[in-house]
Amino acid sequence: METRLEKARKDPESMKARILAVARRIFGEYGFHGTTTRMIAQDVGIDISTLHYHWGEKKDLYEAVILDINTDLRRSLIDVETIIHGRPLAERMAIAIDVMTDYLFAHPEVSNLILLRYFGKTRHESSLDFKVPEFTGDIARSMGLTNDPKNIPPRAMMEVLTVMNALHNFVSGENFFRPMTGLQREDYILAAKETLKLILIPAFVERDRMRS
Amino acid sequence: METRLEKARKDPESMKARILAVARRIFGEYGFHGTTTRMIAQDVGIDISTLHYHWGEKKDLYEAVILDINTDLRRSLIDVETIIHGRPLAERMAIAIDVMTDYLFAHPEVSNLILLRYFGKTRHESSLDFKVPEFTGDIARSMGLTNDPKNIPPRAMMEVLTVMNALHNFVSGENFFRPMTGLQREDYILAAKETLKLILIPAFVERDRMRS
DNA sequence: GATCGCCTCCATCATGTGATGGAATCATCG
DNA sequence: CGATGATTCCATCACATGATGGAGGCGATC
Repeated sequence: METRLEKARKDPESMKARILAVARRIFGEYGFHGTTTRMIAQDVGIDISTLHYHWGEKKDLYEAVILDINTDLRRSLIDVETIIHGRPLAERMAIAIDVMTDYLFAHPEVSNLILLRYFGKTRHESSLDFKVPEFTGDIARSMGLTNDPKNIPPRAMMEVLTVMNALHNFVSGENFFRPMTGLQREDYILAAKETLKLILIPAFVERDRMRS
Repeated sequence: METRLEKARKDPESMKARILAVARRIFGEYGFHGTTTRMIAQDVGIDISTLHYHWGEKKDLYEAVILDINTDLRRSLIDVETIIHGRPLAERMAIAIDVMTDYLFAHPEVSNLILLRYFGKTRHESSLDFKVPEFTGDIARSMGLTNDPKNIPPRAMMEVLTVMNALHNFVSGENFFRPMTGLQREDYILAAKETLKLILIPAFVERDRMRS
């Protein structure tokens, strides 16, 4: 049985899908408490009642958004993994950083929502089991940090988080960081990629060489 | 002429200072929109009117909090710089990471508020000139990335941001990341330090060696 | 065309929240 | 003591926001 979320994703012209797309953007910009249902409805061009008709409570819509971006992010990670499979570590990481950075800059609300979830509390607690642990497991295996993605050592988890968060930071912080640098958007993205590769790769490559 | 903020900091028992301290914590946890003036007043144990009497509008109190954590962070950075002055780069970075991580874990609202400011919009725009550029300038010089802290190359700025944000991420994301790892608080802090040193230092040290 | 069900909007409600006026309390000083 | 100013709290307001009921419209099916 397909969920409402899956159904909405199928037809991007449906009202449910249009609301979800706008909700992703607005929630991503302003966070849960900073977003009002009226802001979303107005951006879609509909009445608030219509929004409630399709998605119920604000919290339900928000959780649908979270599930939605998780699905997207997971798919992107899988795509990347098929690309980099079999290559040497330094190359794997460089490609992964390039591809994932491009993806996240094209969908900044993904990074926004993930980081806001990490760092900000919601007054009402959510019953969502966030899929981060699974992600980190996949990435840890992909980076050669573990062979058993179900049982990741804490240190490997911390290393994966450091890498992923470094990406999210540049994407989500663009509004703040880019004016500081005075760079145009394309140059900023390029600088982010190069900086990430410069800082993140050597430590892993060096350790990899030591072990073999 | 001393500002209201400076006066409040002098006497930590004054009502103004007590409100400010609580406001730091609550704003840090829930962000601007997620925090209500009633939450703060209740935690201090006073009426909302008393809060408004001392600090005026909610936004004014929030901006006072931002200025306050900036002052604190800046002072900590200066302290670190005097400690690490004159040592070789690898040692400088290791000490800086240790000391700053300890400081931030002792005052997590600093990291929380900084990251929420980076990544989340506020519906009302703030007229605060955030002091990030100056920070990055100081740190960039301290890391040997530039000689002129007033005019930092974009790449150096990005590198400093990567390092600082990596610290903030572990501190501010503790509620999310620590359950994932299953670590106790002290072990989590230790793992954060070691991971940060492991990943962040080699790239800079290697480049430093290449250049000399 | 009549009926039915789905969708949308207008009007409205209940509550949460920021903010204020004014009375009461307290400390200080002559 | 009495006066003055500073501080605190109670009662209340105005508005934003989440949410709902019900009327109207629109298309499909018979």
